[in-house]
Amino acid sequence: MSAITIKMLARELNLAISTVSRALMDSYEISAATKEKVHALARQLNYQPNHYASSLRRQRSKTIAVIIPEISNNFFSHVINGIESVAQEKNYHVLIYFTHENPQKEAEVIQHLLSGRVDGILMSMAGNGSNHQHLHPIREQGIPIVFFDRICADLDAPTVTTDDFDSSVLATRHLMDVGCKKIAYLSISPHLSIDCKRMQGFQQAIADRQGQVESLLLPCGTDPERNQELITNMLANEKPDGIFASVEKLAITSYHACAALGLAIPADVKILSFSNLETASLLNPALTTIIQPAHDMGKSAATVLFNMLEKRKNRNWERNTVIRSSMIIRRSTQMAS
Amino acid sequence: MSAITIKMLARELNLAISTVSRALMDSYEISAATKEKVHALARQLNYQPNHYASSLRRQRSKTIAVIIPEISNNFFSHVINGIESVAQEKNYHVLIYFTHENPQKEAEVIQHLLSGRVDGILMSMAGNGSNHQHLHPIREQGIPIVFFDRICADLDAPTVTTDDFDSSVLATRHLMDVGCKKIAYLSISPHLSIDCKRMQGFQQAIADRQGQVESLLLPCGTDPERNQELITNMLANEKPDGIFASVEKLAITSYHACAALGLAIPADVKILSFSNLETASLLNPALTTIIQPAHDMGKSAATVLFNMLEKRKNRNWERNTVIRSSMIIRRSTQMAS
DNA sequence: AAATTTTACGGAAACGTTTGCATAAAATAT
DNA sequence: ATATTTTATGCAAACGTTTCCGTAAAATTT
Repeated sequence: MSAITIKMLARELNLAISTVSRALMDSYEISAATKEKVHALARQLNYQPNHYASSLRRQRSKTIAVIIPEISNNFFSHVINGIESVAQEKNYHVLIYFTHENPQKEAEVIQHLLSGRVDGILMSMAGNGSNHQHLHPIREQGIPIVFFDRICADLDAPTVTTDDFDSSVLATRHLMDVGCKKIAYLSISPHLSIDCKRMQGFQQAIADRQGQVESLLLPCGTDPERNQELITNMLANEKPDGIFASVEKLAITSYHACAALGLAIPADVKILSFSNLETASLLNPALTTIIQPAHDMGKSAATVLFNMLEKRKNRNWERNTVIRSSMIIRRSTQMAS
Repeated sequence: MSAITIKMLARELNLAISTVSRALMDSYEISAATKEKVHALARQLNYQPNHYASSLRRQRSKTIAVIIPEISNNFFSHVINGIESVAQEKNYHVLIYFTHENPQKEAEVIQHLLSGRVDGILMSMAGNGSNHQHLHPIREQGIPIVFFDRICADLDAPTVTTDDFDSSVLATRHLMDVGCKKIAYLSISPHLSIDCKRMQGFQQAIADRQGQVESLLLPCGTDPERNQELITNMLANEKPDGIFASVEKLAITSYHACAALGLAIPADVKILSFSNLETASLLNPALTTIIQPAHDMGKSAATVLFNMLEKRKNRNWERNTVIRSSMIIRRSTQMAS
């Protein structure tokens, strides 16, 4: 039941292969009558062009790759959604790869994509590992790439991010405003652009009110159980009254840690987090979140990439797009009344 | 900076193209010495085989497609994760498509995949629309396909599901056991296999205790706001004391509806739901869930598909795999004390 | 009416692989 | 020493498109 090809159409209609091909792509040098005949037969036989043949011949595949750390994460799933919506509109296809925060795996994926398999790449860096050597072949081969959220600073490529620093300043100020005197910043990985920016914002805000509040820094990782242990220990020993979770997962873990220790949120400790959790308002207590424009970031990153692919003459597509996050204050940071 | 090809390697080494090709795929008819030379140069020049050429020549692409309704859904993102883990292991690539519950879009995707673009398909049906005509060409062309969760009964293909009926019976009994006398089942779409099964389980459980409890049926849809309206109205008018949400989204909406009406969960109304929400235990109140083995279902579906692709002689791969869900009882269905 | 352009199509060469077939040289068997 | 097999390689044809080039016929211009 092999698929039907252009060659078969040609034979059936007593036309040259090239004629059929041109008719299908609506070339101007084919008569209306012939086009109609070809299209009719193609429809009738349900002809579908072979994507591999076509991609081989033209040197583009109408396919992009999305490389992300993981998918079980509200942020990334919303981003994907945004990406897919514009890819769909442009009639592009999307290959998806997960690095699971593993730079080794990241390198392998990149390596494979160097073959011309995709026309462009959308990427958010893996957290563990500071070596970016494996990214350089991308630029050498000239494959268009756009980074979003977790960017790679040593590669000259367009980026789409949110205003991590500013949002962190605001969030930290909020914590101080509601009375926190000892705030802990939960870091996910020092090699991550977002984590650095957020931490810098945090520290800046603390520094701005010099001496009024104490700050703590807790380096967490990607292992949930280890994180829970770290956070629990910190809560028990250092007794902070405020927690700034750099990512959603750490906020969730903090909730669990508080429950385990019998600490009340927000009475004993106030918590806020960068997060795209849809149920944030339904949590016990509702979680104050800095909500990132995930969907828009995906759309935006994809749009920039497609601009690159379409080789827009005005090469002034935003090199660095920043889309603002917004903070929603909820009960987890409510001041004692 | 065009990519380097087998032809270049051949020229460089004074070998025939075919020899290089065979050396790279480690054919037995190439001498060890030659193989070594070829591999060395390939490594040095960072040769990457052209996937499109190779896919065209052999008639397989080492690529599978995953077609799902949406991704901003904990169930599907976990499934994808499972799928990707086995695809990665098998060195396959994953194309992803979202139908957004739109059968029209679903048909288009299927249509495109008929071209031999992928070796196999993993699919979960879109909710709206009962017409499955667009799926038949898949079988005609003989493209391997496995359905998971939302299956298509009129296509003879392997399926991977969870025990929807049994779980629903259990869940409904639980609601009755904690004292519910008037239980509403929130349906998402009558055209969905899972919804039907779950509803049947619900009705069976009710029927088993004939006359003791009253049952309600609320047909919801995919529009959140409309759903909220429907649920709020039902809560206000019919005053059920138990809600069985067929999918996570409807449980969340129910929480919001209760909040809007000032109804207390579980005192006024008890709620449970099929759900993979990670924060279920942190909700206010913690939500009783029937948690589906999403990751395992993804792995399983992918495994079945790869068995088909590898044309295992013993064609007795499970036609219908069922992986059990488990219910976790939490405060949202706690009996009044 | 002859010269030129336009229109509509066909032939064939690519794109980068894989693979069936052919074949020299080397190794083994007669 | 000759005949046969094995080993290691090369040639060329695919896979299904797209596209460069060529060219009859038709249309237009001179």
